[in-house]
Amino acid sequence: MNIGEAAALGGVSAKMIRHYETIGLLTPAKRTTSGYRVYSDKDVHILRFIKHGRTLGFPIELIKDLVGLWQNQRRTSKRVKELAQNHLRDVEERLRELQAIKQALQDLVNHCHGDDRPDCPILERLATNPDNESDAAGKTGDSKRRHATIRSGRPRK
Amino acid sequence: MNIGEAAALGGVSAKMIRHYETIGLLTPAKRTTSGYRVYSDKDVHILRFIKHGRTLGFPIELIKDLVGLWQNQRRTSKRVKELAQNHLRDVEERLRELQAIKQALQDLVNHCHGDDRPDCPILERLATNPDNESDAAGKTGDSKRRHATIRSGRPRK
DNA sequence: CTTGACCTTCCCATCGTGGGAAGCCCTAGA
DNA sequence: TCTAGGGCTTCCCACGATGGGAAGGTCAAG
Repeated sequence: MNIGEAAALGGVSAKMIRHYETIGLLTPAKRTTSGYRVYSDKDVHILRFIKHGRTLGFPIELIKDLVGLWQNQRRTSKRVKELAQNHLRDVEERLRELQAIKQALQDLVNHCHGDDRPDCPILERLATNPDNESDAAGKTGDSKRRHATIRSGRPRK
Repeated sequence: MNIGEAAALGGVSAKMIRHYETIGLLTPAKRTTSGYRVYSDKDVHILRFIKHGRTLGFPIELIKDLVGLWQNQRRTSKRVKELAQNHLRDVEERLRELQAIKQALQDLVNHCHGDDRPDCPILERLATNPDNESDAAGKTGDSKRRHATIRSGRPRK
């Protein structure tokens, strides 16, 4: 089948399939003489695996590892569990951070009248509070987050 | 003062100050004859405001609005509260999504022995589950998330 | 006057995804 | 058989917020 069909069956976009190929998450697909990529049911299976991993928030690099383990009969479930647990810890940390933010925002919102006058505790606090210079997300201690941005979520469905 | 000092006092990097200027979050700073940017205490105040907003996860575009309202004496606190509430809802949605992911991951991890054998429920589920094709994060219904990625967090401190 | 710390601009990388252009390929219908 | 339109190819750009680093100008202390 062509890339479009594989994409539809795998639940990912054709664009992403090509991308996964270039970054080495997928091995380069066979091509027809005219250059079209050709996929099998097995490939679709892998795509679904990847999709599922993404849905659970695994970064591509981890998914690469997971796929490797999946296809390696000599793997140990210990190794797989480790990867999942590491990711889980990551998720939990982000949860803590977001929860701290949510709390702070709720406090702000609760203190604002929200009327037609200009007085606004929200702005006042944003302006004054040099804030707990420490960490809005609580004591993460070390927290050498390699590449974190605020906007986030999940892949669109 | 120069950009370095302003950055230190404002709690942001010099790099970011320049960036904020190019994207219009900050009005272009005055320059010395040699081209160095010059900042005042007022500018530092604004930087702290921005920093605080970022710490609370406000995206730059929203901070732009907040700064505008902050410096507009004819603002209404209602408007400010609206912005904060919108952001809060965003945060809450991401929290829900992350919590769903966390739950799913915990389930996976709990079912894996984590021993030296290759049998692994984690891999099996990732492989089979075409999964709740719907939405790992629960019924968001519409959910036209404009630009959401999985990896996330807060700005490093 | 030299040295080193600071400043300038410019480009690249991250992470995962989408958009779109330019151009080739393939097939169904006239 | 020709043609239209949809699918495919590659390539580049964008997002958001931030950091890294190069190449080069500036400034103040020694």
